[in-house]
Amino acid sequence: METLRERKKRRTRESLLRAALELFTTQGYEHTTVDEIAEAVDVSQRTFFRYFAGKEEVAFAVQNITEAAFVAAVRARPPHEAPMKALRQAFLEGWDAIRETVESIVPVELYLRMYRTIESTPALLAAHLRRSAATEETIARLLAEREGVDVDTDPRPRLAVAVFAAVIRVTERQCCVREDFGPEALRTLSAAHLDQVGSALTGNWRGA
Amino acid sequence: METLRERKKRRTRESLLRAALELFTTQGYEHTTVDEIAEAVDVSQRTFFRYFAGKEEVAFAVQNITEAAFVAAVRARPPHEAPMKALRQAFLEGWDAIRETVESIVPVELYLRMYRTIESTPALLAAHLRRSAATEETIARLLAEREGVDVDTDPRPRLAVAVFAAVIRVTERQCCVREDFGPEALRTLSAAHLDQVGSALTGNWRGA
DNA sequence: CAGGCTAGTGACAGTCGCTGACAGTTGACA
DNA sequence: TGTCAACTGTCAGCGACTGTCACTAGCCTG
Repeated sequence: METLRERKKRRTRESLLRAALELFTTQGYEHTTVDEIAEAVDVSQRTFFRYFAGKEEVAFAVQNITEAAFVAAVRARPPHEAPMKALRQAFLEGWDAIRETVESIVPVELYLRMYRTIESTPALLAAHLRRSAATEETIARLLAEREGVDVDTDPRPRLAVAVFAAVIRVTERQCCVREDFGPEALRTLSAAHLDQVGSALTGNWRGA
Repeated sequence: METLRERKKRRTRESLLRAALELFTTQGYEHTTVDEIAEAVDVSQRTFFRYFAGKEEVAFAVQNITEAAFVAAVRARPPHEAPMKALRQAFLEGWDAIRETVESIVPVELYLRMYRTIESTPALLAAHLRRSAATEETIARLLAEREGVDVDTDPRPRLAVAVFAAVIRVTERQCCVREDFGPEALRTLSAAHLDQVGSALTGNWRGA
């Protein structure tokens, strides 16, 4: 059971979050001031900073959740599964669950719009990539543990995760550029790209 | 022939650059103010911003040069070479030339120290990853042109570059952590890691 | 070589992200 | 009901960055 205080807090936080995403996606991240966000929810600027460490953090609040969900999905894969297969399955099968989690906080449509804003705003893209790098590290350690190898001496965990993440990023970007950025497109495209990694690494591509 | 004005300008710029890197690497990026950098060279803060768009830009001034050199090295590879091989050779063989280029601006030792500072400063790491992403895009287009494929419909150029970049990044990070961060270590390690990508992607790793 | 032109600079004021300090208010709980 | 802790607003300040304006130093022409 939630106390009144907690309810109020949660409401303020979610209002700030939604207002921020709405402003970011409509008028751009850089052109949105923290004062504006606070004003839209009718709290002081200082209060905003009590809920979010900074302007950047609110932009990634939803991604935080999806990333955590993905890590959990990897952790839940059967331990006998081969590493790359586990990553692949966690991503493809976990997609719907992640989507539901997002929907409980903000409309998925707003989330997708925000994703595009991140891709097209240098400062946010930079932060996104750094955060991805941190997640990669987490998953690399997870895989290493699963497979019983040492993450600091055996490069394979980090290599595998780095390659997987690279493929996902390429896919995400392609989805962002196109108009048909739906859950299905991302799933089928990433499956296709994961299949093509092998052939992309060997030989030249002219002989079709 | 360089005019007096141009000489003065170049000297001011390089002084600012060296002073900035020196301060960043000794007392940290965050704890160094633009005022300090300007003061160290005895110019006004406003002048600093006339030479560098921001505090971040001066931190990556040297990386700018090395990245450009790498892109040029890839462009110079014989066109019949397979894509991944071209990347690999450009990186391994171009290393010495890049090193010389750096030395002409700042001591290599300072460059390496700065590299570590970048890796260990969140804001700089984020910027570094974003810049790397931009370079990846450049090289992907270059490879696509070489191979005569369309970069927007064929995912292989971006996939190959992304994988290559991921391997290099993993290697760089490992070199940063260790103490023996010399030119040799990076070269041999990246070669080894590039060889291991294949085996990292297939099967599980337990059966040694 | 005198005088004008312009690039480069410094000084100053202002915006925005962000933080610390302090005081007021509101919900929780005895 | 009164106390306490959590939450909030106000204010003052720092650092990154920008616009403006006046001034100086190098250059270029007559």
